[in-house]
Amino acid sequence: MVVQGIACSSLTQLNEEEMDMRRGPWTMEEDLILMNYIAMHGEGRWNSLARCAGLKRTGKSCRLRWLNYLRPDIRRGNITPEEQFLILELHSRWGNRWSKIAQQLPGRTDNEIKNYWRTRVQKHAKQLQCDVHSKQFQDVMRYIWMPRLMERISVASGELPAAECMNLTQTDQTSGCKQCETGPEISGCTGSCSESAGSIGTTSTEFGKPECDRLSGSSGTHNHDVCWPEAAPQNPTGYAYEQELPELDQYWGGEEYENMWSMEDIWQLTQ
DNA sequence: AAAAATTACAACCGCAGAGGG
DNA sequence: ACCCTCTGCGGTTGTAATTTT
Repeated sequence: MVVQGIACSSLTQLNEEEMDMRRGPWTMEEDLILMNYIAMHGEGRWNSLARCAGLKRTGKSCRLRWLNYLRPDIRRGNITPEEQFLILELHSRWGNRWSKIAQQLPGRTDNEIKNYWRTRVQKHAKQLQCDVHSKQFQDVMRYIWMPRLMERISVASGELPAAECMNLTQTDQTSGCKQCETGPEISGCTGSCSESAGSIGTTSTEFGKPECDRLSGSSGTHNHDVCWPEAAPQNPTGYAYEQELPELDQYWGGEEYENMWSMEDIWQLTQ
């Protein structure tokens, strides 16, 4: 984590360099320089790193480029339904704490999650003509989108029904499994430790609360009772899950999803 | 085929907190 | 106690790519 001490530019040189700092998109050459430098000297002390590596970039810029793009453990590609579910759940709990949310999604950056939220979720709130933080929108997420996502997750895994996959903990809402020290990821319902599903559905958000306020009681196991999403009698949105909403064929970005909201729907929601 | 609109995402900015001198 | 630098975070912007008209 520490850049080894290297004789770098003098202060005067530094000031001169600051005058013509590069901005905008990074070139492949800059990326290579940054990667090589970090491979040799480690990351951290970004200002001096930028200087010593000979990059005409601010330390901030180098840090951002590394963390959001060049890091070897960055995960690329579409956000999976599992990840979407987690983002929704964690955001409902923590709000715009993007870095905190990102910590629960290995390989994803706070920037990526933030962008996802802004482009997808806020867009849908806009379609619903309600604020993303409104109770109405929260209910739609909680009682419609998230159950749908869970459905997709369980169908995709071809394993147990979603509800049985949701081994939840209500004891620790911020950390992962105390026993196996995993983070709160959606488990693949493998039968191994899956308390990691994490604090999903915990009391703080009251997500799924009516059905999930109880634990199995067998402390020390990952066997908390969960009865969601199949049973959601308190669904306040006015929709019946199976009848009134189209399938989420392409989860959030699905065509049908895009078309599923109308003024009538909104009216229904407000009732 | 071209223009306009929209989307997705990389990058920047400003602020706040921590730590050292 | 104060100042300065570094770091990290969340908000915002710019723009390339894609889709629609």
